[in-house]
Amino acid sequence: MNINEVSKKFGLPKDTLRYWEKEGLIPAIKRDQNGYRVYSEYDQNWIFYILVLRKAGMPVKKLKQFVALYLHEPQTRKKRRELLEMQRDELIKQTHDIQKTINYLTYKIDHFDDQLLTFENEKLAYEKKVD
Amino acid sequence: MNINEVSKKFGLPKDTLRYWEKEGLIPAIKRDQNGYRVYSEYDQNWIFYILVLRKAGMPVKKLKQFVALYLHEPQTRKKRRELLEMQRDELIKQTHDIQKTINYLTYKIDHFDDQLLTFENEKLAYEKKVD
DNA sequence: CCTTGCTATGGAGTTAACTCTAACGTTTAT
DNA sequence: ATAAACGTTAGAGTTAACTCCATAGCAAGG
Repeated sequence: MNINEVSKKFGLPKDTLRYWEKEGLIPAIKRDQNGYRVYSEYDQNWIFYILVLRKAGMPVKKLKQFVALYLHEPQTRKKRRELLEMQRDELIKQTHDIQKTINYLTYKIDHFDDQLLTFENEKLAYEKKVD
Repeated sequence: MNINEVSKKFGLPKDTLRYWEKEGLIPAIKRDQNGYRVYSEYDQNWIFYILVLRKAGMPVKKLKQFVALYLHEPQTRKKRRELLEMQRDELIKQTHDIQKTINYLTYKIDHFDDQLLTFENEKLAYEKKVD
């Protein structure tokens, strides 16, 4: 697959694909005799992985670190799986943070007609433990 | 309260408080005889509201629109509450998106030792319905 | 009274993550 | 065989959201 096909497959601008490669988010893509990029299945899986994490708000810098660790930590499969688990944990933490804001808004909505909306109460609604 | 006290109370740089005010995320703050900002309880509640939504990833532009609508839509309390509900809905959608990525990572982790990690399977894990 | 420290402003600088442009080679369609 | 369409690169430009800087007014301590 060439860059145009991959671009269409994932709905990603070609410039972004080249940018991600330059930044080391995806491996260096093989070239044909003209220097044109040829994306393998493996490359495409990797792009999907990066795309999904980027859509979830994971910054490029952090992904770069993960990828570098993943590639330069070839010791054990265990280590690599742990990296995925770390990434998942970060996302779980992120949903908890957003959940706190949802709780806060729910409090504001439920008490919208009350006159006694104090900062203290709103803060408590925000800090309310996420189950 | 002056800008320094508010800055400390919320752990926000003074420049950010001035920036948010300039952008219309918070109302124009009253000034004392020297032109120094004096933050009321109301102002501080507003700042907390903006802070919480910003931490949840809501962009400044979107918040600006919400605030403008909120202030220029003085007709009914109902309309205003609906704006809060819209904001909450956006956040809920956002957590669902992140949940999809968590599902995808969970799939990758659970099948880490399998050799047949195809793009199709990973994509299905990602698209899996969130309950 | 003078220095240190707080406030203000307008505007410049920074970082992240693209996105676009220019200059050039290749391939395809007419 | 030549124009249109696509690929390459290096590097400039853009947008968001701050963050910093220079300049200047007011103010409290020694």
